[in-house]
Amino acid sequence: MRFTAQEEYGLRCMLQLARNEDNGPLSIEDIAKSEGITPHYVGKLMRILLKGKLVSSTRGQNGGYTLVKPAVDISVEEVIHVLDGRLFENRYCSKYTGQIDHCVHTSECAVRSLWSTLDGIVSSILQETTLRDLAGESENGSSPKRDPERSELQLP
Amino acid sequence: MRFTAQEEYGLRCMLQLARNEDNGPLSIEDIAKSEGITPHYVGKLMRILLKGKLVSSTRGQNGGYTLVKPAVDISVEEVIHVLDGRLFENRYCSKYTGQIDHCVHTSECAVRSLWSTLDGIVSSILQETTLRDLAGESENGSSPKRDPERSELQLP
DNA sequence: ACGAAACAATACTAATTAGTCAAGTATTAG
DNA sequence: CTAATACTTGACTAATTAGTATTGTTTCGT
Repeated sequence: MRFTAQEEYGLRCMLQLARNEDNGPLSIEDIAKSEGITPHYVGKLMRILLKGKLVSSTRGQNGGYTLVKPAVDISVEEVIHVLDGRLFENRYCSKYTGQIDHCVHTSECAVRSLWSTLDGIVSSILQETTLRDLAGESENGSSPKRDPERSELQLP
Repeated sequence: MRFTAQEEYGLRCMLQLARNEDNGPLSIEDIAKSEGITPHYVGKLMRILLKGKLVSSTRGQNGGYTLVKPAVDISVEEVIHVLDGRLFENRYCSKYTGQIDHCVHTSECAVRSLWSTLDGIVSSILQETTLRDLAGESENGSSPKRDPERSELQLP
C-alpha cells in the first residue's frame, strides 16, 4: 500500500497555502522554493487542485493561488480525494477481475471487503485531520489531532 | 493511496493456498485457474512469496506450493509486507525529499507523521486479520474479524 | 532410464505514473 | 500601452510497475 507522489506533493503544496492563509496568494515560484521541487511540477499539481476546486488562482502581478476556504475547514481527506480518488474506488476488484467476472472467487469478495474496511478507517481519520492541524507550525506540532468525543471509529 | 496489483494478486494466491490447506500442494496451474490470471504471472508472484518465506514449493509431479505455517497463524500484514514492504518504509519523505534534505519543511514533518500514523493503524488491523479469517468460505463470511478485547487501537 | 509434471530464473514488452518543456494567455503596475 | 509577472495548456520524456515469454532445472511415476 502506498501513497502516490501526487498525493504527497499535492498535499504539501496545500500545506504551504495553508501556512500563508492570511497573506494573499502564493505563487508557483514561492511554493516550488519552499518545497524544493520544480515550478513546472508545482504548476501541474496546482492545476489538479484547481480542477478539484480546492484552490483558486489569480493571474498577473502579485497573483498566485489561495485556498478556496479556510484551512481549518479543509480535511486531508478532501485533498487526497482530489489528488488520487478514494482507495476503494481505485480498487482492482472491478478493474483487474481476471478472466472471470462474476463473484466466483470467494477471495475476491473477501479481499474487496478488507480493502473497503481499510478505506473506511483511513478516510475517517483523514476526514478528522484538517490542513490547519498539519500546517500549524508553532502549535501542537505534527500529529494529527483528533476530537476525543469522536475518537471511536466504527470498527468492523 | 492505493494497493498495488502485486499486493492484491499475491494475497489472493495466498488465500487459495489457505483454502486448500489440508489437501497437499497447489500447483501454479491450479491457482491460475481459480483466480483467472495467467500461470506465468502466478509464478512470478509465488516466487516473491517464496523468498518471503511464506510458502514452500515442491517440484515434480504432484508438486506445487503450500503455506509454510497454518493459515490461522499468517496475518495479512505479513503477506502485504512481503509483497510490498511497509507503508511508512516506502514513504516519499526519505525518497522524494526534493532538493533540500534536512527538516526545513514543517510540511515534510507533518506529512511524514501523518503517514506514519496511518501506517500504524492499518498495520494493526492487518495484523489482527489472518488468512483464515479471509479464506473461510463457509464461516463468518468476509469481514475481518477483530478480537473485541484488543479493539481499541492506539489512536494519536 | 526416461519423459511428463511442475517450479526457477531472467529477460523482455506494455502500461501507468512521474516529472519536464515550450509556447501560450491573462493581469496589473507604472 | 507596455512590459513584467504569473497562471494555462498540452505534448513530451523518463521512471516505475505490471504482465509475458523463453529457456532451464528438479522430481516423480513407471
